[in-house]
Amino acid sequence: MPNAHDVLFRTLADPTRRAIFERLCREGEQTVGALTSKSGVSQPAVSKHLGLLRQAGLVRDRHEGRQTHYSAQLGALSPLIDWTSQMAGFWETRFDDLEDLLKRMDQ
Amino acid sequence: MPNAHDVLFRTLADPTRRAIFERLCREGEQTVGALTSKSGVSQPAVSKHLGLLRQAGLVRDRHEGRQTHYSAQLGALSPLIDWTSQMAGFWETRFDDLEDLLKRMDQ
DNA sequence: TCAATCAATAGCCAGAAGGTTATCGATCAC
DNA sequence: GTGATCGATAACCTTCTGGCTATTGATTGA
Repeated sequence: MPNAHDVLFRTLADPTRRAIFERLCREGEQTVGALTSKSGVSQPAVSKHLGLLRQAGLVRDRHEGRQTHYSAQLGALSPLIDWTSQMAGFWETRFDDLEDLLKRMDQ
Repeated sequence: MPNAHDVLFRTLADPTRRAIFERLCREGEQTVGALTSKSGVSQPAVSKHLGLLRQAGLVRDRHEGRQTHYSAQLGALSPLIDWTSQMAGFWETRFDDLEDLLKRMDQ
């Protein structure tokens, strides 16, 4: 049972997949065809990546006739932001502890 | 030729490896033995993970006699923080563009 | 000196992951 | 209705990855 961080890191770890997500962030909603033409891999590969991005909550799909439009869901990045600031928080806490220790030793 | 984001995401994608890094962030410097005892995998596996974390710049090693102490290098997370805020930035820019468009349409 | 301990490396294996081509269902254009 | 297009799925293959055991090198302690 992978947690939210697992899914996010794993999903964004692949360069091709992350490039697709970045493009959606930069340029907004796009069809599978448009994404495929700039991706360097085949259409099925792109579809598979989009499926994983959707499972991770990183993109939304919208069907319109026979084409599917995908767009980035930026809110899905929150756990990642939380994680990094948490790590930074631990760091600072330990640093503060060290400062305290040094201060006490100084007395 | 993978870029900095690639390396960071890929390195942090594995749960076991990320758990080791988190532990180093939370609790500070630790020996390989200490990390192994709480990791659920074998010592060679831990050493391999530490090697990858070191390659990614996420940890530092310090040799002391026959034991090796590892500690987190939090600065290595910067590219990741930059990336997320960049994505958020694109999002807001596009949102502003949409607002502008709506405003112009309104006139 | 010799046995024990710590961590890294070597070599191997199973499973996951990303890619491909082929195909299918659905929609659109004629 | 028929052929073309769009995107998802199926089936398959290859490579990468993370795990293991065994071993080695270095250091320590008896």
